[in-house]
Amino acid sequence: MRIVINTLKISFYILCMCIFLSNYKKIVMPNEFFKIMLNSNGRSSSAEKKVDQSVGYQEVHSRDLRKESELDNAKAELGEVMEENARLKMALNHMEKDYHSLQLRFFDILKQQASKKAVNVAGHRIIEEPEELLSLCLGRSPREPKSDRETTASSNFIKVAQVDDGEENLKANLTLGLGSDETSLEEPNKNHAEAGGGEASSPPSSKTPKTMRNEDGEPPPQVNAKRARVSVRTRCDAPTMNDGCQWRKYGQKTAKGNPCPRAYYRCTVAPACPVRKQVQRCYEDMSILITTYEGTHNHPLPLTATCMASTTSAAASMLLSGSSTSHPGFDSTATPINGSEFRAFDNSRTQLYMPKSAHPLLPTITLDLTASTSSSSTFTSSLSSCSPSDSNNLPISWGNEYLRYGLLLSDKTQVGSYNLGKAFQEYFHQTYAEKIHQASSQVSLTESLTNAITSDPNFKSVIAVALSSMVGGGGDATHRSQGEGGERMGQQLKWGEAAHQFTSRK
DNA sequence: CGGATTTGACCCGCGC
DNA sequence: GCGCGGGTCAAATCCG
Repeated sequence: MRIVINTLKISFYILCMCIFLSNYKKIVMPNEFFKIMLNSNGRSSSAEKKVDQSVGYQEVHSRDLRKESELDNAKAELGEVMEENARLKMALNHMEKDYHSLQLRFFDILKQQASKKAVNVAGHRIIEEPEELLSLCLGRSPREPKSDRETTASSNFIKVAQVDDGEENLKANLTLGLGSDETSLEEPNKNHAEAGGGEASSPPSSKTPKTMRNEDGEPPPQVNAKRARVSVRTRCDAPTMNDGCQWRKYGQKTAKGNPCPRAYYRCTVAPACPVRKQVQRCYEDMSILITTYEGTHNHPLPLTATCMASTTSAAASMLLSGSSTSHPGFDSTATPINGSEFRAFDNSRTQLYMPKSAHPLLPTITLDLTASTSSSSTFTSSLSSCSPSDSNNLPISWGNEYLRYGLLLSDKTQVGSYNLGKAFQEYFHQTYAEKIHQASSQVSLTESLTNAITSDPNFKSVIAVALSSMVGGGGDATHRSQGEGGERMGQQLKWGEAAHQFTSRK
């Protein structure tokens, strides 16, 4: 397990470096070449013409020869650059393949572990847990056979759902989105809207909309089923965060405890898209915007939206796969994570919290993009100030080499047996924490190297931007085929921009 | 004029 | 059972 994770991480960084280098060359070298060409072909300028007329034939001839040799040199240089580009591309492709295979193996192992633990826990939990799982396939939604669903679903509700979703949904088997890809890891009861063919992965909220209720007015089964919500905290002056999607506001409420109104948005990219988001400003720090996403997009997303979707997808997956390893009897709602293990490798830069959930039913994970300074003090204050109700939170520190964002985990148990906090702690202890601990005891070359690289905040931000683009766009074959060259190119340009920013800051 | 936003009313789950 | 609060609806309004 550790080896796989280590290899994954190293591959990640190498991949980043390769992409960075290749894009940098692509962008910089043509410009240099262009300058050289301008210099060598500048004979047409009037000033130079005058000079040419005033010198003898020999001089002109020798100058032409010089320029030709310069041109040859430039051409040769260009050829070299192109060769190197090709080599880097090949290396990149190779890395990408390796990365994907490792990623697959990694998730296989995660799945296996989850299933092992599920076997060991109480029977009722075995039934419950799968519903909460999300896959990490970043938007791909392999659907369960329809028949499986129909056996568990209320027939009335299925009818309604099929009417609501329409044929569009029947066709779409792949989605890009927030990654609440429940079906890939079995969610038999949960979303009956999906039963119609795999779309609209979830009713947008725990409360079933009127249209989703059966004729008796009874909520469909599993209406209270827990789904992950991903909350993103960003510093943003605009009323909403530009996440690349199109949203339509459908409501606004002033929530208790926060005078700032909470706005409700629906995704309008596709008519039947179930994704909703809530946007609210932080009470204490108005510059912080809290955006909470819920649901899975049932349509291809633009590249920019894919970035956010991928990020939130990963977060949600982390949250929900962690839940599968939870232990009964641990109430995470009011109990801070026992941080002793984490403190063993505490570098006091990033902290994990277990706030009470903003939502009574849905586990929520919060990506805190405001903690850019990685300062534990600012992170703590921003959290406590923004969550007045979270008086029970205690910080847990962990190494931030492995985590770009501060992670806030919020979970509310339904019946008391659900224990996400412990699970989350275990999950990260198994994956990241142990590695950090290892690194401190057996400082390997690769660890030192990656730590050295990632300790640069500029580099990290560049990598974060680029990775989110890459993973978001590259993880989905459908999207790739739809996006085609244009988006691919855009991605590369983004890479180039990010890389350029990085180098220019240096 | 059509789409987006606003806003008061309504629904529903939860706690007491 | 009742009140509270979060979430949603839908008519009114705004805006390009």
